[in-house]
Amino acid sequence: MALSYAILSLLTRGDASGYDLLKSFEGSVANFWYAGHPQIYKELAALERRALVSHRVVVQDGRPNKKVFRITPAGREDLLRWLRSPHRNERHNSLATLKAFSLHLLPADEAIAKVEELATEGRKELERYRAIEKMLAPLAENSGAMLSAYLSVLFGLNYAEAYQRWCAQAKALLLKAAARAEGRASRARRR
Amino acid sequence: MALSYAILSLLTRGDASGYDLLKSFEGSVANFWYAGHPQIYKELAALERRALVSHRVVVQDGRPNKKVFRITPAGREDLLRWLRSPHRNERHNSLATLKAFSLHLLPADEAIAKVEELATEGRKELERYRAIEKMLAPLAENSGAMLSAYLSVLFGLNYAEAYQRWCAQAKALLLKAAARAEGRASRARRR
DNA sequence: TGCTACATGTAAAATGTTACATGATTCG
DNA sequence: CGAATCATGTAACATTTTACATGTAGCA
Repeated sequence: MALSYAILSLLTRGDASGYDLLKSFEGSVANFWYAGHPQIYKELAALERRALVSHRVVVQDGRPNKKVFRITPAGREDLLRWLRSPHRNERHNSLATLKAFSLHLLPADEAIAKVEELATEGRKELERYRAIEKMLAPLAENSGAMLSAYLSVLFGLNYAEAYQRWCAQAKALLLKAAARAEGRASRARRR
Repeated sequence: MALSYAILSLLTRGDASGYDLLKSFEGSVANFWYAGHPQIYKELAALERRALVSHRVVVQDGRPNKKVFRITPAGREDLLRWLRSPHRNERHNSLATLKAFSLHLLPADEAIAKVEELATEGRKELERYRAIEKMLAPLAENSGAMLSAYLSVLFGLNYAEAYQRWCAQAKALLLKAAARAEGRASRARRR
């Protein structure tokens, strides 16, 4: 469902083969919608059955032939219908938060180390988004399609920043809890 | 996989039936990991096959009998092993961003209205998280399990705030682009 | 010679969602 | 009397992930 709209949206930017789409996913779409190649090829076949895309075979020499897909007018209509349809809230799954939800099972120092690990992983993500953002910012001024792509990157950037903030808050709270526990323990020792 | 850890984590807080777990999901876990009842019952059966949980039947009068599940020592070990395992970055899917990625296909005013719609939906989410956060903040000071739960809510809160920021940025950029386009159009008219 | 990029697919397994199915009790 | 809560499951479907499968060209 959603995947088909990711593919259709990419095809509004120009015709592409399954492989091209795969590379586009890796380069931009994967930031907010991941798909591997089996899914992309399968979805392209499904889209073609529904006449939302069509393809022609391009014969290349020295390289394998490729199927170049194009969005059909019906495909454009379908994409626009979805785009205009009212948006309802989604649920986002987060493994990091799922880990946080069990953090009380670890000794304080280990819990804090784990949060630092999460932060480190997230920082890489943040740097990546910052780099893409810088590259795209000037391009976004020119074309609508580029602006759309830029907005998507901005989204990832905002989320990566929020993740860093959360990691910092979590660390602070865990430190505070550890200090309280330490206080209790030393008072008990003195008795 | 991940779902099993959500269930095991809840069971470290006390024994529970599938129905209890379902309610816990709706009340807290669903904020970062959604599961409907068919998934929960299926996963409980799978966990029991792997001897990570066990159950006893509690006969109730006036109400249906229930199966109360308890985490086994093996279950605790499994949860801790996962918790301690190195964390690799996940990919987050976002329908909102997927819509943003196609926003150039809409006329400027409609694109802006769509972003406002996204913001409105997100604001509800934000308010919800704010309310839970306020409720949980004092409780988080007492127990480790509560602190873990609080951290998870903080995560949702940070993300909801980031979403609002993104909506605001997106709206500003779309307005700027519309103004530029309008400028070009009026210059063309004067010629 | 081995790795990467190009290029396309299928098969199987795991996960997740929606619909179907049942039945008692309590509250308005 | 109808709706919500308690309580458990199955079946069918859709989606996603991982592994299998193949083959050329260019580079180090």
